[in-house]
Amino acid sequence: MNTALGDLPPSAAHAHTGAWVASVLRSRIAEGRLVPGTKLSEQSLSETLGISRNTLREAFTVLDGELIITRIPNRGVFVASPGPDEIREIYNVRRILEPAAALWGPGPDLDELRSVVADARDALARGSVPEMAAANQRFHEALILGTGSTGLLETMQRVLAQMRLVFHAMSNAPDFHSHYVELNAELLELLAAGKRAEAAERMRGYLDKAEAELLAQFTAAH
Amino acid sequence: MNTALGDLPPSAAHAHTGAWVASVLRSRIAEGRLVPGTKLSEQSLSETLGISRNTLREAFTVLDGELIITRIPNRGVFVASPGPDEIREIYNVRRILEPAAALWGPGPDLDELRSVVADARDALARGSVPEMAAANQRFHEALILGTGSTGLLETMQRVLAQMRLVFHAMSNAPDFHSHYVELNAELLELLAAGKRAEAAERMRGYLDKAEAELLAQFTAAH
DNA sequence: ATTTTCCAGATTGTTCAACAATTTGGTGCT
DNA sequence: AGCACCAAATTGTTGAACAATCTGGAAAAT
Repeated sequence: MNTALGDLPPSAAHAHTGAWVASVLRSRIAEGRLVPGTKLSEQSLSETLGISRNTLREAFTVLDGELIITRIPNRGVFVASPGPDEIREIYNVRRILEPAAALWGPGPDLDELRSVVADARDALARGSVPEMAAANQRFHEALILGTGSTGLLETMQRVLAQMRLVFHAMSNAPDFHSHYVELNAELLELLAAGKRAEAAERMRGYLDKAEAELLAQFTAAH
Repeated sequence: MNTALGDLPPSAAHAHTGAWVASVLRSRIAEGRLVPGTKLSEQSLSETLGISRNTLREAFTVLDGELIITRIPNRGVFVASPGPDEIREIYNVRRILEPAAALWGPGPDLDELRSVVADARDALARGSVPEMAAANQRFHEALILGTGSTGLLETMQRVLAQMRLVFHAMSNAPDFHSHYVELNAELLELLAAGKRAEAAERMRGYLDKAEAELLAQFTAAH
């Protein structure tokens, strides 16, 4: 039943087994091997992971805090499956965080951004959607990293993790990522030219459009 | 020994005992009854709270995620005691979040803000520092609430909780809060007049100054 | 007297087994 | 079909046990 977990990394660094288990599950969910809505049974999981139910519970508490799983009392935990409300929340966060980082951040690492854009174009040419998605993630991470706040970076990573869940929930949807390769490139140019206000404003526009597209696609997929 | 906990709220709604315990500890820390640096012994705490060590551990995992406590492996958990680095991080977050909310938020609840400012002035007149602090908190919460994002609100509340810890760690410091009553009032006026860009810019200035003051005060207190 | 080594006690990390509380799904009744 | 009800399964919580690690100080060495 639980073949979705596959091989387990050696439990080598088990400083805090609970944290290690959380990271394993986080990876599996990010990769899409654990699909949104999947029930994570305590008994089954603790057996396949070779840990006790109590330790697994600690991992669940962590992931619950990250909004990656949903805990329903006395019913169990499930891989979170974001709906329209969650999508709106995601973009409410991004519409604040990303333009603010562009406008006021001490300065995003332009070299890193250039490298990411190049990778994204490579991936686009090769038609590799996963690599494009990864590059896209790195672009937005680098942007937020420019604020100098590790806390905001974590918030952004949490949001991006939820985005992955959204995409996994509509895997048959058209390709969004290729669309944004060039948009990111434009933003990079504006930032490199020091036109921060314009970058921020355009970013807000992009985010509005992306949210609308996703919501439309979601309701279309019923 | 553990008299700092005082009377316990009835364990009435113990949907998820772990979450209930986390909320109890959260309150005690916010009130300052548990001072930064205090060690939270598992055995002692589980006895006074009337819960098992395992359940207490779940609560610790939650509070660790909120950065309210610090967990040192095999050493125990302690009430977090923010230092200069944490103060800088706090203001890195606030310098992004609050001006962005002022500039782009769908609109903060002006009536709420007015009411908060009035309360703050009342408290100032009465010389009640705790009430001023509370009003100040509500001001910034209302601002972020204007973004429509519950997630950003939670981030803000986490940051404000850390601010409380900073103040508790320097309880003998001069009164910061009275200083900001009128600054908040000015911001409210700018917002009410629709001068968002100016409000955002001034807010960034205030935050810079507040950070510098806090850091100076902190190093002075050695 | 100072430093180092080492050990016993205490505390945390993890597991296990049991029981209470709650949900689920079906069974049979009306 | 609709409904009350019960049995099985799952989660929530506990207590006890043991391993791993840290602490503080006694004993030994310099």
